[in-house]
Amino acid sequence: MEENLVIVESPAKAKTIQKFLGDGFVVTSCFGHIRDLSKKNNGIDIAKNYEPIYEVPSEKKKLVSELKKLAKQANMVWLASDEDREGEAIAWHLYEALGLKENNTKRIVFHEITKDAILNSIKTPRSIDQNLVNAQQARRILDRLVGFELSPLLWKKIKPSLSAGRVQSVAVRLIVEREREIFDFKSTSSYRIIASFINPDDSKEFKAELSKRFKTKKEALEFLGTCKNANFKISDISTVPSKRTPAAPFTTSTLQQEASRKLGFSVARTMSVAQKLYESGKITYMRTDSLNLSSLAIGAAANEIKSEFGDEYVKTRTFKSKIKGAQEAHEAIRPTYMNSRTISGPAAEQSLYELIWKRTIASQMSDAQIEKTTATILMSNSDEKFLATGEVIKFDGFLRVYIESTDDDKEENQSDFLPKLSKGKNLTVDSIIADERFTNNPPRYTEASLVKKLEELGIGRPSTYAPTISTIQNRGYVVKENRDGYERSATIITLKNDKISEKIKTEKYGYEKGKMFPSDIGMIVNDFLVEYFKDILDYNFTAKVEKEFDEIADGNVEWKKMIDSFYKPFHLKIADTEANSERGRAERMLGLDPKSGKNVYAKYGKFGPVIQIGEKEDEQKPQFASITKGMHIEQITLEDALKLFALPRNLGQYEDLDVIISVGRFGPYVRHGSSFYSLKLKGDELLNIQLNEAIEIIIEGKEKEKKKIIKTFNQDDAPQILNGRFGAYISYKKKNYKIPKKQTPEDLTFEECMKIIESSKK
DNA sequence: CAGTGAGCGAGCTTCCGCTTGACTT
Repeated sequence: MEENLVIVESPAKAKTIQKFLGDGFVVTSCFGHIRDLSKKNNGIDIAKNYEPIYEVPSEKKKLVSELKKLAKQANMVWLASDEDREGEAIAWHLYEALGLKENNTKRIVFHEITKDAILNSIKTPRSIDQNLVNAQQARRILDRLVGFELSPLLWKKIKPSLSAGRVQSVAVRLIVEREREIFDFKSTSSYRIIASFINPDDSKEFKAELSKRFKTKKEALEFLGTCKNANFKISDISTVPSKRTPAAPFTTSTLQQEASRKLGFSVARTMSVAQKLYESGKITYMRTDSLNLSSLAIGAAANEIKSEFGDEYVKTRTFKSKIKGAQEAHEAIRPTYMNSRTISGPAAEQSLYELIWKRTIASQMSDAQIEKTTATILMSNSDEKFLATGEVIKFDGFLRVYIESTDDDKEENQSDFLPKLSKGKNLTVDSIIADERFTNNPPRYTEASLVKKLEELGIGRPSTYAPTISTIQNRGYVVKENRDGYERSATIITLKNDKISEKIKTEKYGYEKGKMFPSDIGMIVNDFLVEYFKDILDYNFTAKVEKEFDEIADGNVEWKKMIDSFYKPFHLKIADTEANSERGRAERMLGLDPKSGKNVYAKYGKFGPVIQIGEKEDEQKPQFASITKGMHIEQITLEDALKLFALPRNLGQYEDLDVIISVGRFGPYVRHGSSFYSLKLKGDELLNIQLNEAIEIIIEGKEKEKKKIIKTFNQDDAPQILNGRFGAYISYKKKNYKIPKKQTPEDLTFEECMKIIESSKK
């Protein structure tokens, strides 16, 4: 008979804690929630005052019965789930589902997995906090009601299988609204003036920027004319010390952002690599919103910094979360052992680990001391002034280890090196350049910057950021895409050797990599929801209900009352919208078809976005053409729409077969004889593709096909061994079969293949 | 699966937040 059973949420945690507690304790894990609302009747008996109907999901049944058995054998059960709303609910569900009794159950909590913290928690047990559990039940039920009443409404009003929810719908809204901002954005340009001066003391060149910009070329030209006859003089030099402080250690959200910026990881990739590091004991838990480090960890970091960089680089700090609704049940994400600067293992794990190590260590290092110098340069014949700025790092501090990146690709600033300047000196001009600078549209979200925004709004939790990003892409509301840039021409005017010259340069802009674009269906669903459910789509909806959940947790509000006051008006609105709203759709009249004189529409058809020429009622049926990827109902022009009817288009011949471009169910493709190759082209790229480009794709496609085949057999109807997305597999009569791990695909015989096929049919 | 757009209807879809494997073509 074991004396003590401790249940935590994660198996990796259980392993560590087992070591701390030793004999007399069995530490096991429940793998998160063990019960959830039933799917039947939304899992809530509304007539019985919102009584939740909980059940153990089938995949958790075995686990729960094992836990039951263990609990029976123990004298005391210690419920050690996380100390936050969800953790408290997990403890309560365990209590209920395992049939535990008050006299042999204790609830314990700790914020860090250290021996002291665990032993201390065992000394100070408490009972389950029912108010906190109720706050979780309110959260769960509100989400279920919102999700399971809004989604079916979308199935009726827009199309089946769509979804809506408190978190995902707001995420989509952010992306849709940003896209419209960008569509409406009008770039303006102005002229920036940069002078290169020669310092008389040492003949060194340095740059200074005029403190204002000119709106027009005419003004810029006039100013350069003035400069021709001007004398320039340093009127003032000021030097101010400043400092930079390190960023706080990683939370889930900031780890996702930095891994995206520095390593190019998607948020899902970051989480799965971090999971591996966690499971192998190299980092602490990776789903956290806490900035705290255990005192043990801070001490270890200080030691590491001392030995690596010296005493003057140590400055330990504690950080306080500014995020609304942060629950801080864990530590920040940090290396388990501060003195392991690198680890062995796959490259992705190594680089993510190193990022975590640097960030954690830097957070306990000294500020960087910087000296900023600004020189003001006046003109003899104008009131305008130039400013030259320079920065010198006096002490590098944490910069030695880690610099946080930012999302916005800011203009390269001019503040770098300045020679030793003296006040009152006259300067010689080498050249003065006026270059036309354009304002840029607001940036589209990346996966990681969307997570950042959601976190700022208090929407979603560390465990759901990555799944939410996946959901909105899986539903087709949003696509992650790259876009080639566009070209524009900018004017550059140069004054050199008393001569003013002008040239035009073309520059690229608007290049996008891995950005979130809304789809037409994303826009339609969003517009429908915003029109009829403004309060739920409001960016502050979550913050508002979180306040109410806090009231429940504090015991000031009864949870069923809170749910009732939300649900009554919400459900009325659902019923009213179902009865009285128009179908959600997007339809635009683009103009007239010059050939037939009929109306041209862009709309969302049964199979996706289409262009329609003519009316449904016409004697001659309307013509349809699918809108290609990268074009929107909202934005497509009449000209581009009409081009779509040029498909399928025969580009010519290659190896005596026609090369035909068209768009099918799976997007644009090029057909060569009876072979199809999909094209990754968007919008007008597809409409303007040339024969030679298409041939390249055909050749590439044929190469890939060749590589795909690992082995074939010389018989009719024989299975083939092919290379697929997940490795080798057997293809036989249009069905696929998995090859057991112990067998080498290249060596399989015909008989062995048939055996695998037979055995998998059972 | 690559030329789909008649209309009907059965049965299905869906949320957020905790956790890991099992599994995919």
